Amino acid sequence: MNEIAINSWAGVRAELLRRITERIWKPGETIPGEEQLAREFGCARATVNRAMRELAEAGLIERRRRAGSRVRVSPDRRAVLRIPVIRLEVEGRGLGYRHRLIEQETAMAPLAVAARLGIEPGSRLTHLRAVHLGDGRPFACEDRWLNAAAVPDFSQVDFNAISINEWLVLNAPFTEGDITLSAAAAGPREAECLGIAAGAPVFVVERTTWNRGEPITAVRLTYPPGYSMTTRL
Amino acid sequence: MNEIAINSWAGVRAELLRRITERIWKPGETIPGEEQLAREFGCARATVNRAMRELAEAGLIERRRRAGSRVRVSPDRRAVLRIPVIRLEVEGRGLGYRHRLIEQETAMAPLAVAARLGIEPGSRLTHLRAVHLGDGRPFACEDRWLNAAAVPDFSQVDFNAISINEWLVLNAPFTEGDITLSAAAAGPREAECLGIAAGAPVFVVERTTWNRGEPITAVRLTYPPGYSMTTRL
DNA sequence: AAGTGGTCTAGACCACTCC
DNA sequence: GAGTGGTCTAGACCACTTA
Repeated sequence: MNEIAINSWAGVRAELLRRITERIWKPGETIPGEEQLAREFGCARATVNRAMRELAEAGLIERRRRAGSRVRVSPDRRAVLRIPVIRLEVEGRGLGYRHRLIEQETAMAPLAVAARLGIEPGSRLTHLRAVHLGDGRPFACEDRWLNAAAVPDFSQVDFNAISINEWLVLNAPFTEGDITLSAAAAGPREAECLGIAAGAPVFVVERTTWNRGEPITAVRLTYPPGYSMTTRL
Repeated sequence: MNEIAINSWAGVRAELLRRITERIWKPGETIPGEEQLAREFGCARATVNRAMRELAEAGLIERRRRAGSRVRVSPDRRAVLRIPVIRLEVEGRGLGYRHRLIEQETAMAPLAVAARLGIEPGSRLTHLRAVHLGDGRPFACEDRWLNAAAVPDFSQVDFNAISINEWLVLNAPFTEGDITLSAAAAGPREAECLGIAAGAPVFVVERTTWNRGEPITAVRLTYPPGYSMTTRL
């Protein structure tokens, strides 16, 4: 048996979820307090707290001290996106992984990149371009600006042996980051890199990371038509 | 002062995170057990447990009974996407919201839609098409297949007054769902709906939802060039 | 001022796995 | 079998917010 006891936190969560989805507690309504629910379910308040905290994190209820917990009017659900290393993403699809470094140079950061990283326009950064291959076919195109000064041992690495993507994940930790998803028309270099027609629709993932406020890297990953990211809601 | 005490769960998490990002505990290494850390930080084991559970949810460590906790070799970080009602998404950008129903009919579900929902090919569903406007300009194009039988009161609703999107959020709860993000070339109908050229790159969000196994709806939302989703990492 | 959620504790038992 | 994390409890105090 893999039954979930009703007085376990998962059981309480399931029952609260049922009351919300079946409109026993309607959107906007206040739901009973933790203490009252603990009495009802015959469990400790901490158990109810754990269940309600998870529902709040999932966007289903709103909690405020003194005011109590309410069913959210607009659920505003949250989905968790997993951001793997590209090699694992490729291998996870059953493809053999390879990558190829196209270009490595030191250059002035474009305005948009400087703005994203929050650095002086005109700063010199390392610029890298590479393509990730799945079974020999282009899987993603990588265009990266890197603050090499913030990454020790960087100059000694051979990015033909390990991908920049993976090396940085292992060697350039970050404390803050943001990620933007969008669609765009493939630029000429991206099109060439991916082996598609210029102007074809590509899926774009832009990631920017800092380590305790110090800018690390800004990367644009471009995926050819047919690529998609899926997650549970 | 908004200091976080080191023996609070947030303080413990911050300190563990520091040891991971500064490579004091290297990728792949086993880190001390909860009991030992509790002694070190002078707090209860439950407090350490809460901190480590959050790090595990963020993808930074792996936990296994008996084997202990390890720093993940490939962080595999997770980002949380918020999925708001489109009206709120539009208004959140400071635009005035309107929507327009383009088409409503009963028709046989296309094969792809039937497959996504897990229903018999050829089943008859309600098909709706609408456009969401921000300050009068197309913001998103909605193409939805709906299992009207699963949604009571559906036939009495005037979707010129409230958008399908919002009405369903309020009236058609679901227990499971998935969401797929991709880029595509605008089809002729989408292009017309969004007022862009056919073939232009569009950002596509496809959502499918069930309520305790019963299919509810499959929707394809298409956003014109320039749209993006952003989140913290 | 008072009531709610947020957190912490010390202890306990259980479930899972690795040895 | 033994050691780790997973969960639960009963109680306590605190922080925040709103009445």
